[in-house]
Amino acid sequence: MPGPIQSLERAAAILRLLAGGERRLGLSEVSSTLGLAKGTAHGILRTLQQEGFVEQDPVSGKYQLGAELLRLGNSYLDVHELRARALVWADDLARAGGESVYIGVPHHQGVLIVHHVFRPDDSRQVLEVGAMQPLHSTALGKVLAAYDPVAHGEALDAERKAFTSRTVTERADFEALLEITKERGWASDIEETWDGLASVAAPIHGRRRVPVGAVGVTGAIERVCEDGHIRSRLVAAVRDAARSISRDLGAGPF
Amino acid sequence: MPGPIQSLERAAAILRLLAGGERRLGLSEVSSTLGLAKGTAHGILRTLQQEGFVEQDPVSGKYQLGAELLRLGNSYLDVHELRARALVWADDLARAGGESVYIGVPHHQGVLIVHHVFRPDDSRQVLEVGAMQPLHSTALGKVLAAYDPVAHGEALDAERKAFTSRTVTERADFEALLEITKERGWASDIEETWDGLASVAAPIHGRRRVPVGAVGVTGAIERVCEDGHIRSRLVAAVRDAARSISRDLGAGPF
DNA sequence: CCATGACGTTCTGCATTGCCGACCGAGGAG
DNA sequence: CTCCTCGGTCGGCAATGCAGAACGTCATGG
Repeated sequence: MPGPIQSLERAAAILRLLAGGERRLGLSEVSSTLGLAKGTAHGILRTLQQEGFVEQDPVSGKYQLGAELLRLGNSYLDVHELRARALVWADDLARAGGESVYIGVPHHQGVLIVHHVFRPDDSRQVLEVGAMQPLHSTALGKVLAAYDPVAHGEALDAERKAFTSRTVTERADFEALLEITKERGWASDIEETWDGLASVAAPIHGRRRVPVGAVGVTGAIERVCEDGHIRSRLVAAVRDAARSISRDLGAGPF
Repeated sequence: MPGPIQSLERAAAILRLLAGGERRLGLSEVSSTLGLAKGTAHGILRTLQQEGFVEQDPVSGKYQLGAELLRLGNSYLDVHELRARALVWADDLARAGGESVYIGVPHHQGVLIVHHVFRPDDSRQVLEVGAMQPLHSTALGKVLAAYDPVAHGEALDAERKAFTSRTVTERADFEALLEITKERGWASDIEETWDGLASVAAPIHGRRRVPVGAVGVTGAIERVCEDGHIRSRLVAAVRDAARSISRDLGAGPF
């Protein structure tokens, strides 16, 4: 494979840097962090700004991400086949289960949420489409780590941070967990990522049965669990939804 | 201003092209549309793919936008000050008015929706964050066109497409409309963009009173209107919310 | 069944392009 | 007032990425 384009790689690095830092970043911070000459970084930033990918605060001169990224990210969702097919099933699942529904795809050593249906009551909830979840502690992540070879390797190699006292961090324990997940066909997360929250997820398969994503339900542990286990009704609902979406995507029934 | 970086401009053009076309695009389509040599377009696409900005369908070889854009677009929202400050006010407005609330900023001859609160009932609604609305026919757009100098010029110069029979397309009529908007401090859209839907919007000002966005409410004409006019209760609620957000952003009270 | 075209991809030499480091003016802190 | 740091600019050099042709592959159709 011939060489990638240097300026593009650098531009992408700058965008990621801006996305990572919570606050706005100055030109010098950018150039020193990435080891670029100031002039070089400035040229890239100026072009990105012209294209709407970054914006500059007029008073401080500092840079942040631009609106065009939001527009393009939205367009990505429009083309996304998995999401399109899953819309109606996710809605039904939220209604039937009475809890929030998430659909995620593997991305960059994590799970990228591409769809989110609010719990069907009128409580305040923030939309999490575009957010990332860890592979090793969430139900969506574990399902993907169990079925997707790439995510599998990433989850094993990465550092498994303990978010709560129940997070599984040991490699052997985690591998066993993935084994179980694969055997029974679904994964759970009972207060392994957030205190008080539990979730269930099942894999979505595309054509030729490659895993393309996962669908899951998340809610307060009191509602989702019973005797320390996920309510079986919910597990069945999630697995049904996953199967339906997979069928829509053209996965064989075998 | 020294020259912008060619490869970045081209990459941005490719991304926009991919965002525009509904379906996936082949390499040849991309290169011929933009007048690039195939090899050149391929190099850019390969790099963009490596960085996660585009994805390639393994079977057809065609390209589409990538997941990284969704992640970055989401990060944009995190940093967005207007949106952060507006969250709670938008929620209150939706509750008080009983209708969907939208917050938009001027972008690329249109309004980019940066926040959207669903109507507080459990009907099916699709999230429209990241979507674009026209400047000349929507309440949000007219407010921005009236207050923001850049949007003003864009709205006057652009072609004003008639979406319904009530859309204002004549330049003189439109200018008069903006005049009224500026005088009374809010704009409406009664079936000028979508049949059966009406909306009201008011401007949000930042420091030094520059207009930075607009907040509006949209709903079925039967609920939002009365005797062919927007219900005054709703107008007051929207203007109150806009004032509150502006105050949060540091706009002077003068 | 082979010719044909279209496609995505690779290669290579050339010169355009964008990189670098030094240089400016402005603002802020001491 | 001076010094330091900031964002921004400039110009020369060569590395970089570009253009165009060539390749392998697939689907098509004669």
